[in-house]
Formats: sequence, C-alpha cells, structure tokens
Amino acid sequence: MLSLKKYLTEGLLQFTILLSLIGVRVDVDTYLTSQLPPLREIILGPSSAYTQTQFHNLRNTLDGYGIHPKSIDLDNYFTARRLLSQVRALDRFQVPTTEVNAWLVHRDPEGSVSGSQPSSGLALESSSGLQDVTGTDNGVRESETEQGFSEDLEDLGAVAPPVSGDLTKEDIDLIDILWRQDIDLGAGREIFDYSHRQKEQDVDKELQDGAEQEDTWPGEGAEALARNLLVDGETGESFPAQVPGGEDQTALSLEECLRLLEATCPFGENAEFPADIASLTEAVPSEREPPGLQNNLLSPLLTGTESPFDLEQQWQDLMSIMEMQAMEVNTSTSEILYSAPPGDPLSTNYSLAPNTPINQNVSLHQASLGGCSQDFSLFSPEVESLPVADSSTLLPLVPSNSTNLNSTFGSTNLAGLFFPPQLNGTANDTAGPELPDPLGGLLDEAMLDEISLMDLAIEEGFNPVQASQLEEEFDSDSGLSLDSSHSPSSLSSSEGSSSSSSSSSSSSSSASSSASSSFSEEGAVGYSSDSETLDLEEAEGAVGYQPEYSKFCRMSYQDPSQLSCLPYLEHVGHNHTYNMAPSALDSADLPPPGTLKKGSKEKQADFLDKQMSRDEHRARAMKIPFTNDKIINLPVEEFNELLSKYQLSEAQLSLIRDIRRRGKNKMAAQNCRKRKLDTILNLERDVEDLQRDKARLLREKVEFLRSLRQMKQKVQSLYQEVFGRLRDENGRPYSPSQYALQYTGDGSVLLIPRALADQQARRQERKPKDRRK
DNA sequence: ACTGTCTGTCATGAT
DNA sequence: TTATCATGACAGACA
Repeated sequence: MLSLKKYLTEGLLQFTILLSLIGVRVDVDTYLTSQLPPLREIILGPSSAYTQTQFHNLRNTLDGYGIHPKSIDLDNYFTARRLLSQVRALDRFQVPTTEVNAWLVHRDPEGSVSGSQPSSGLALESSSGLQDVTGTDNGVRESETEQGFSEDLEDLGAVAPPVSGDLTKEDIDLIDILWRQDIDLGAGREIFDYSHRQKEQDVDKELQDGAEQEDTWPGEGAEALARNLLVDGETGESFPAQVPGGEDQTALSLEECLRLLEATCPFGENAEFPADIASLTEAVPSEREPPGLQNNLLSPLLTGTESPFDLEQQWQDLMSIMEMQAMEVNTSTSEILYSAPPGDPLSTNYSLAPNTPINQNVSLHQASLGGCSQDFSLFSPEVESLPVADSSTLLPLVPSNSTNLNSTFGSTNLAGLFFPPQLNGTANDTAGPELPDPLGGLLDEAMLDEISLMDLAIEEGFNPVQASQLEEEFDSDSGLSLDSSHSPSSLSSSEGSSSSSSSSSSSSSSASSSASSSFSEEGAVGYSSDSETLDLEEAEGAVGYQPEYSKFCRMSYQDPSQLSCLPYLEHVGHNHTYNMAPSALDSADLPPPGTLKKGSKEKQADFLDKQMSRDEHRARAMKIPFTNDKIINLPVEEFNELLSKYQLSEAQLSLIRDIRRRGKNKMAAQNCRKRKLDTILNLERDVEDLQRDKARLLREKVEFLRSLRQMKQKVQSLYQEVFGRLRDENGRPYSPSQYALQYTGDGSVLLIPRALADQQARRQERKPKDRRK
C-alpha cells in the first residue's frame, strides 16, 4: 500500500510536469468545466501551473501567427499542435512502464531525450522536422520539444494515476500552488476547490476500481463531460458544442503547420512529413476533429470540411487521459511488458498488419478475467465489428461528419468511439482500406494467447490467493489459539509438566502446551521415548513439538483441503515429545531400578510410567546405570567416557548403542518431518506469491494491451487524418492505395509509394520472426 | 472394523 | 571405519 501511495504521489508529480509540458491547457480547461473532478484536479492543477511557461511560449509562438493569446485561438493552436505532435508521436508508441516513468522524472528538462531513447518521438526535434525547416522561432520548437517530452511521458504511461483517497496534503498543496499560479491565466479557481477535488477523488476511486472491475464509468464521464464542455474553464469563454470560431483558429494553426509542412515537403514521393502534432493523450483520436480542423485550416492546400469544435474529440481526450491514469495505477510495478521494443519506431511495425488492427483482440475477448471483462469489451470483436454509428468520425475529410457529431458523441459506447477506422475506406480516399497497423507487431498471436491462458489461470488463482492472504493474517493467532484451546488437560499436565512425559493423550497435550513456551523453532533437539511403565524419575521432560504442531494447524487452516486442523488436533494427543530441551533431558535422572510398578507416592507416576519408551524399559530391564537421555544426547566423547566408567556387559553395551542409535534416529526423523513440512509450507507460500504475481502481471498486461489498442487506434485515426490532409502539387489528395506514410527512425514522416511501404513492411515483418527462431 | 494421522523404527545412503 | 545425519518405508498407536 505504501508503495502504491508513493507511486501515486510520484505519478502525480510526473503527471503535473507532464501536463505542464503538454499544450493541453485549453483542452483541459474544457474538461474543467465537466463534472469529472479527478481530471480537473490532476490535469488542470499541475498543467495550469506549469503551463504558465508553456502558455507564454505559446503566446510568443503564436504571436507570429497573429493569434491572440487570450482568445480562443489558443484552442486552435493547441489543436493544431496536438495534431502535429500526434502524428509525430506515431513512431513511438510504447508500452508505459514504471521504469520509464522514473527515467522521465529524472530526465533533463531540456527535453533532449534522443540520447536515452533514440527512437522516441523526441528525435523529431533533432530531425528535419517541420519546425526546423520552416524556421519558426525557438519558442515553437521549445514548446514542441516539451510537448514531445510530455507526449513521451504519456506514451509511456507516465500519466499520474488517480490519486483517489491517497491524495496527500502535500499533493493538494502542490496542486493548490500550481493552480494559484494558473489563476492568473484565467483558470477558474472553482475548479480547484477542495470540494471539487473530493468529487474528483471519488471519481478517481471509481477509476481505480475500474482498473479491476474494468471501467463502468465511461458513459457517465462522457455525459458529464459533454454537458460541460461548452465553457472554457480558463478563458471563461463560452464554448458551445459547435463553436465556429474555435475551429477557425484551430484551423489556422493547423493550416500554418501544414503550410510549413508543405513548404518542407513537396509532397512528392519521399516527401518528408515532419509530424509534430500534439500529444497522444490529449489527442485521443478525434474522429470528429478532422473535419473541423480541416475546415479552414488548410485552405490553400487542403479541401476543408466544416465541423464544430470537436466535442467528441475532447471527450475522447478526456477518456484517454483517464484511461491512462487508471492504467497507471495497475501498471505501477510492471516492467515486463516493456520488453516490447520501446523505442521501436512505428515505422517498423507500421505496416506489418494492415487491416488487422483488431483481430488480435479475439483472445482478449475470450479471456474471462472478471475484473477486466468490461474493458475487454472495448476490444471485443463484436464491439469492434459493430458498425460505427458515425463512420465519418473516421473520415476527417468528409464535411458531413459534423452533423453526426451528436449522435456519436451521445453514445456511451466507448468501443464505438475508439473504434478503429479500418472500415472507412469506402467513404473517403484518405481513409484508405490499407491503413496499416502500426501496433500489429506488438500484439502478436502468441502474446494474446498467453494472455488468454493467464486470464483463465487468474480466475482460478486470484481468489484463492486473496483468501490465503487473509488466512495468513489469521495464521499466527490461529495457531496459538487452537493450540491452547485444544489442550483440555493442560491443568493436569501442570502437575508434572516439569519432569514427566505424557502418558496419555491428555498428558501429551499438556506436554505440548508446556512446550509452547520453550520450544525452539529450529529443529528437534529433545528426545523422549514412549512410556509403557511408570517411572517418574526417569520420565524425560516431555516437551511437545510445538512448531510442527502449530504448523500443521496453520497449514490445515490455510488450506482445509490439505489438512483438517480439527482432525489433526484430535491426534495431538500423541506423544509429541519433540524438541525436548537438553536441560529438561538432563533433569531426568537415572530411574530407580526397583520402581517398575506404579508408585503410590506420585499420582502422576502412573501416567509417567506409561509414557516410558520401550527402550527405557529395556534399559531398566538391563539395569543400564544411566538415563536414555544421556545415552542418546551425550556427545560421542562424553558418551564413551560414560560407558568407560561402568563395567557393562556386551548385551548392555549393545542395548545402549541401539538406544542411542534409535534415539538419534528418532530425532532425525522428527527433524526430517519438520523440514519436510517446512518445505511444503514454503512451497505453498511460493505458490501463493507466484499466483499473486501472476495475477498482477496479468492485470498489467491487460492494461498494457488496452493502452496499446487505444494508441493503435489513435495512430490509425491520426494516420488517416494526416494522410487525408496531404495534397499534391495540384491540390489533390493522395490516394491511399498508392501512397502511404512511413515513419523513420529519426522521427520524420515520409510519404512513400504504397508498394514501397508494403515491401518494407514485409521486410520488417520477417525480422521479428527470425529473431524468434 | 476401517481409516487417516502421527510416531517410532529400520534400512540405506550420504557426509 | 565409525559416527552421525537424512530420508523412505514400514508398522504400531490412536482417535
């Protein structure tokens, strides 16, 4: 729990930084107006504070384009930037990992990540990106750099998890500070109110719960968001669902970007397409957005389609962030899945599995993981195969899409929103049927099959594990309580517990009870023999073998199927005389040879006599002059010395050696059994731990897969979006059947002929297979 | 009487 | 070689 809290705290800080670096401010403001407190708190607070710098950067940058800093132009700017960095981020989708988060936290704020993550999208900064070519001022570049960094964070899952109830006062204070800084920028203070935060936390809790119970919130969140999207929390500007101005500004920004893009790239073959578009998290694929953005943005280059400001996109952004937050919680400790080529540019995988973006999820759907089942529904074949209510969402260039906004947006079916645009080819040229599947390589069949199996396994293992955890908590107490309660004759044992071995089941239990205070955890060191006749003197201090006894109880308690504690306790009446302390053994003196019959002087003599072992009786019969304890436990030298002191017959010596041998073997057997039991218990614990780990890893894997799917869908939509905006010299769109975008390792985006792209895709597809072999 | 468990003992191998 | 230990197998005691 502590680790989780720590992680959440760190995540919050990371997320703060992240958001500050992202240009999501305006969008976030939109979210602020929503009824989704957690986002408002987590996102807005930090972002607004850190965005201050970003904000000014943006302003400076935007000034060059005549965008008013306080106007809705910011929205446009951010939208444009988001698109660019989305495209830019196409080549660095990565599985979020905790390790990476840490790395990001300590990362140089400069944003020069290329060294540590060569293939990351940050490489774009150094690459011949759009900005570089166009020679925009440094401000832009910096902001983009930061944004790229933040995007990386997001891509890597660095988004802070919902803090929920664990939000510490420091966190709140930090957020408060950040918000205060941001108030100047127009961010509504009410959003930062603690009450809001409480609500947010509640929602966060739901989100976290969703991590295990898998998302029941989306619909509500979407509705709430939809209701409140209309007001910009920071600027206070009303933001109607169909805000014409907003798109215009956004369009302008985009237009500028694209213009730069065009200037950079002649849009011929191999034309370089520096994709610097905003963060992925921020820009959950906005199927709606494209139309609106295109609308006015790309006037010279693109045929714009009109659409209102994209509410759906914002909603999706929100959902994306929330998803990542929720994901973060569960993936806090995961590093395993990160083995997937982290920096592997999408170019590597981009066209590996064209038109098969979703089929991998079949196994997921089949998985019956309880907690995740609902999430799986997002990717379930049925859902994915469902006809998108508004296919236009996937077709940015279709002007008529805007009209369908409400229908789609109103839908609570997330699956529909995240629906991959694979089927849209008919409606739009840009939405080519050959849309590559950049992430297909990450979701290979084997991986998914494994997940399916793990899902099945987890169902079996998870609950038992939890149960065992609870049982372990009871464990220590249960053993003692059972033990003490079980010894009905403890009182009777008190009479002769110091020196007598138990003669019956009752006395034996007394022995065990007395031993409870003196037994040594490590192995049986004592020895006591069965008693057949009364001999109080000789009776060796019978010390019950508490450890083994308790362990049996424990084990049986943990798993009733293995051992039934009660039945075992019934058998406790046996002579559990292990681990007798050497001192107790020494206390037993030589038995008076004549006391073969019950001594009337000692009441317990009867019982004790019965407790005598066969060897003891034999020894007495043979008139062995020393106790069996000594015979057995004395060191060899002392034992030999002892033997030398007496004139013993051959029969006596033989008996003594047998007694010693048997006695030692007896203890050895006890130790052996104890070890065996310990081994079993340890194995049991190991199994439980492994089951827990397995369940945890499976959850993490599921989360990763989910995020991967989302990112893949983002990529698809962005691909279509970007591709759809590309125009050749004549202003005509490129045919997706003839051209394709390809991402290179340095972050640049190339427009290459489809044939070449397919060829490269095939080539890269073989590599992983070869590696496997 | 039967059964399961615990325990002691033996045989055997290892140290 | 002897002593000791470890362990499987067996049998007796016990509930």
